[in-house]
Amino acid sequence: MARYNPKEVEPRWRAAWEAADIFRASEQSEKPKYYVLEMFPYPSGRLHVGHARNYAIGDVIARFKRARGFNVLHPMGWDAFGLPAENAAAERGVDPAEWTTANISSMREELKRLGLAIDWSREFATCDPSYYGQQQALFLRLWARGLAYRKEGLVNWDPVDMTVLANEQVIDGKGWRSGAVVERRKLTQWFLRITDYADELLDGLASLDRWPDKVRLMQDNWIGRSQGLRLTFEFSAEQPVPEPAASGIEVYTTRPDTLFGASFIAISPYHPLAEQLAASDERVSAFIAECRKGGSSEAEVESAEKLGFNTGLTVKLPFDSEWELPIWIANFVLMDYGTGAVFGCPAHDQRDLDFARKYALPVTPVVLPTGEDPTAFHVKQEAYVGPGRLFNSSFLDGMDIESGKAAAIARIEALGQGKGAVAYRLRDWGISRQRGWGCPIPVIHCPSCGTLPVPEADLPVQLPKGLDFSRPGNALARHPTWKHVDCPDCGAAAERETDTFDTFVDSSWYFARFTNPAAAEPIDKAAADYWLPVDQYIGGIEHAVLHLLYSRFITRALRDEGLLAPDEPFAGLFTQGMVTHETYRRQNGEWVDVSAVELSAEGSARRAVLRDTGEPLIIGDIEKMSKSKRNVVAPADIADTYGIDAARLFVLSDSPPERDVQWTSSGIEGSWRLINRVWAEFDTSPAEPNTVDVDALRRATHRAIKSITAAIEGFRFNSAIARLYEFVAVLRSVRPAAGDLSGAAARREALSALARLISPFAPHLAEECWLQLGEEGMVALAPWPVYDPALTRDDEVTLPVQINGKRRGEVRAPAGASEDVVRELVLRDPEIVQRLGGAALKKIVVVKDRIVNLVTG
RNA sequence: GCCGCCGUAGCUCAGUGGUAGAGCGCAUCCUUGGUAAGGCUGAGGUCCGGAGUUCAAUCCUCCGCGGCGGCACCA
Repeated sequence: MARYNPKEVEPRWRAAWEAADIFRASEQSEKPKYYVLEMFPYPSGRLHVGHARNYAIGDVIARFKRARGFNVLHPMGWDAFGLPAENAAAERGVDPAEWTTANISSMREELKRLGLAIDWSREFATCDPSYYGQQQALFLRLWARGLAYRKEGLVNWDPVDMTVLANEQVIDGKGWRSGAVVERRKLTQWFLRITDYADELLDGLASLDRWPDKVRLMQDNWIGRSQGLRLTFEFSAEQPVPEPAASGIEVYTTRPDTLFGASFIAISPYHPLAEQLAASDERVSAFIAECRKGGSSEAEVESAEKLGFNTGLTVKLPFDSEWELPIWIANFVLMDYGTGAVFGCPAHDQRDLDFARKYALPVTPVVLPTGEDPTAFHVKQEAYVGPGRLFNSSFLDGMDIESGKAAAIARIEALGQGKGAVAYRLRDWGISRQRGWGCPIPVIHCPSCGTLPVPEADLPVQLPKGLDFSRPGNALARHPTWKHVDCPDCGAAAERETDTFDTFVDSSWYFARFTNPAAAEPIDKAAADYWLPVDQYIGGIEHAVLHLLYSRFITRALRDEGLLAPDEPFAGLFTQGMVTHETYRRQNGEWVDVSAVELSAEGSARRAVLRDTGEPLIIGDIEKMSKSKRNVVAPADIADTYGIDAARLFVLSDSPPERDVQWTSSGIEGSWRLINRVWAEFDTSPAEPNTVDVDALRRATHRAIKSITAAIEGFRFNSAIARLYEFVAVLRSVRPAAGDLSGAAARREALSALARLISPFAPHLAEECWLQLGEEGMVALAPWPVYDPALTRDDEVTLPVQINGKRRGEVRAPAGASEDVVRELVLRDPEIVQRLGGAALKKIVVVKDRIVNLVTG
C-alpha cells in the first residue's frame, strides 16, 4: 500500500466536501440544533498556528456534534474594521478596504486549508455595508430606547492611535493596541448605557454554568458592585454657597459605620463645586491644573503624592450639627465613581490617613480591635481596616462593623439625608472613535435642529472612497465633501457625525447575524430564535471583560427591544490557551527566526545552531508567538511537510486546550508518526497473521469509544488523542489469519470505530481510511460509534493489597466480589501471608473493585 | 494591596482519596525493500516544603516557598 501522502489526500477530500456542500446549515431539521462558534478573526494577513488551534478546537466540536446527531451551525466571518488597515494605508499608501479584502481572500484560503467543517455560505465581513448598515439601524433603535446618549465627559485619549478608548481598552493606563500612555481629555462622545444592566449582567453570571470560573470572576470584579450609603453633608450656615445652590455635598461610602471618625470631605478636581470655585479663584484653578497634569499609568498612580487644597468651606456632620468638616479638593478622588466626593476617615482608610498626615488633619479611631484598650489605641502610619467594636461613635458605640453600617444607614435615612445605595466600578461604554476605517455613526448634527438620527431610508451611511490616511487623525472628518449633508428635518446645511463605532460594537452582535446574514432586517427573529444562544463559543481569554461583556449587554438590550429571545448570547464558553514557541538569539542578542534554527541533543543537553552557518545560538524562553521574537510558525509551513491533519493533531494533543501549548518540531513529528501508524492499520496487503483474541480486541474497541467520547465531551482533547495512541497500539499487534472470520469481523469493527474516532481531529486521514475500508459515503456524515457497556466492564479485576497503607502485593478477584470473598482471597494469598509475618490484624478495609488495606496492630 | 490559577520524569504536560502516567528526549538492541525511515526493550520520580484529617494523601484542609494572571487611589 502506498505511503500516506497528505499533499495529495487532503486537497482531494476538501474538494469532495465542498462539492457535496455537506456543511451547509439549515433551520429545517428534525435534529436538535447546535451552534458552535469561534471568535471571528481580524484579517491581519496571515494565519498562524494560534488561529489554527482556535479553529481546530471548534471544528472538533462541530464534527463531533454532527456525528452525534445534532443539526450543527458552524459559520465564519471577519472582524474587518480596525486600525491595522489604517496603519497599512498610512505606511504603504494602500486603500484600507482593498488591503482588508485582499487579506480576507488569502486568509480564507488558509482557513479552508485547515479542513474546517464550516458553512461558508454565511460568511460576511463587518466592513460590508450590508452588515454595518444593519448595525447603524440597531444603534438608532438603541438610541430611541434611551440606551445611547451623547455627553461631554472625561475620556481616555490614546495619543498614538489618536482616538478615544473605552475603559476596558486601557490596560495599566496604556492603550490596549498602541501601548501609549493614555491621556484624559474632555470630549463629547457617544456612550451606551451598559450600567443600566450592571445588576443583570452580574446576576446573570450565576446562570453561565458552562463558562470558566475565571472569566466569570473577572467580569464580577470588573462590574464591581459595592453596597453602601449615599448621603449629603449640608453646608454650614453663613457661608457663600456657590451657584447653583446645592444644599451640600453628596458622598458615597461603603463604611457608614465610621462616620464619627470623619475629619474632612474630599472632592475630585473635576467636581462641579471645584470647577465653580476655580472660576473665581486663581489658586483653585492652578491647583486643579496641577492635579490634571499627572498621568494615569500604574507607576504614576502608585508613586503620585496625595495633593490637597483647602477650600475654606465647611459642612456639618449629619448626626451632629455642631461638628464641622472642612472641604478639600484632593487629587486622589475619582470623579466618575460614586459621587466624585468622599468623606475622609483617616483612622480606617489608608488613603485618607496619608492625606491627613500630610495636611495635619485629625485622626480619630472609631473601630477598636478586639483586646485593645480604648484609651490606649492609636493609629499611627497604618490605617486599621480589620474587625472590631465601634467606639467614639455616639449611638453606634459597642456595635460590630456590620451592625454599625446598618444602624448608620437607618439613621441617615430617617433624617432624610441619604439612602442605602449600590455603586459600580463599571462605567458606561464609550463607543465613539475618531477613526476613518470603521462603521460611521448614523447621526446628523444640525445647527438649528440639534443631533438627529439619519432617516432609516438613508441607511447605510457608507464610507466614502478615497479617504486620505497619509496623515494622522480622523480621515473621515477631513474628507472634503462626505460630512456635508442637508438636515433631514429642516433641510438646512448640516454635518454628519464623523466619529465611527468602536470595533467592539461590530463584534457584539455578529453571532446573531450569522443566523441569517442576508436578512433585510438587522436580525431575522425566526432564525435567531432557532439558533441562539450559541451553544459553544470558543476564543481567547483576553476578551474576558471586553467582547464577552459587551456581547452580553447588547444581547440583553436587543432582547428588550424585541429582536432577540435569550438573555445570554453564549451558553457555553471555552477559552483556549496560546500557542507558544521557544525563542533563539545570536550571541549579540539578535532574535533568530525559528525556521533557520537546527536543534540537536547531546545526552540530556540541547543545542541550537543556525542551520546555514552552524553558528551556535542561545536557547531563550518559551514565549507567545510574536513577530518581534521571530518565533511564529504558520500552518502553511507545516502543511507542506506533514499535512494539516498532523498540525491539527499536534495543537490539540500536547496539553489540555485551555492551557498554553508549546509548538516543537519534535512534537509535530510525533503526530505525523501517529498518522502513519493509523494509515498502516488500514493496509489490506497480507501481513504476518497471528491468533486474534476476539474478546480482548472488542473490549479494547468499546473502551476506546467510551473513553474518547467522554474526553471530547469534557474538552479533554489531549486525553482523547492519548487514548487514540493506546488504541492504535492494541490494533497493530492483531492480524487475523485467512479464514479467521470472527477475528476479521472484530478487526473490521475496530477499524471502523478508529476512522470515526479520529475524524474530528484528522478529518482528511479519516476519510481516506474510511474509503480504504470500503465504507459507504463520507466519514464526515457517518454517525458516531456507539459502545456496548457490557464490553467495557471487566469480569475480573486486580486488587492491590496494602499493608498499613503501603502496597505489598495484589490479588485477582471477580468483578464486584463481596468483601467476604475478597478477604478470603487475600488471607489465603501466600505472599500476603508471608508479608504479614503473623502480625495481628486490627482491621481490613475492602473498597469494592479498587483496593484492600490490611491494618495491623 | 485585593482576587484567582499553577508547581508531578531531562523537557512539555496528563491524572487520581487507594497499582505513578503520555508525548518528546535519552540508552540498548533489531531492521535497512514501510527509508526525507520504522520497530523492540529499558533507565529515569522527595508528585515544591511543613503540619493536619484519614485505615490510606501527589490528590482534601491549614501554613509556608516559588512562578503566572486579573483588578487596583473604586472610598
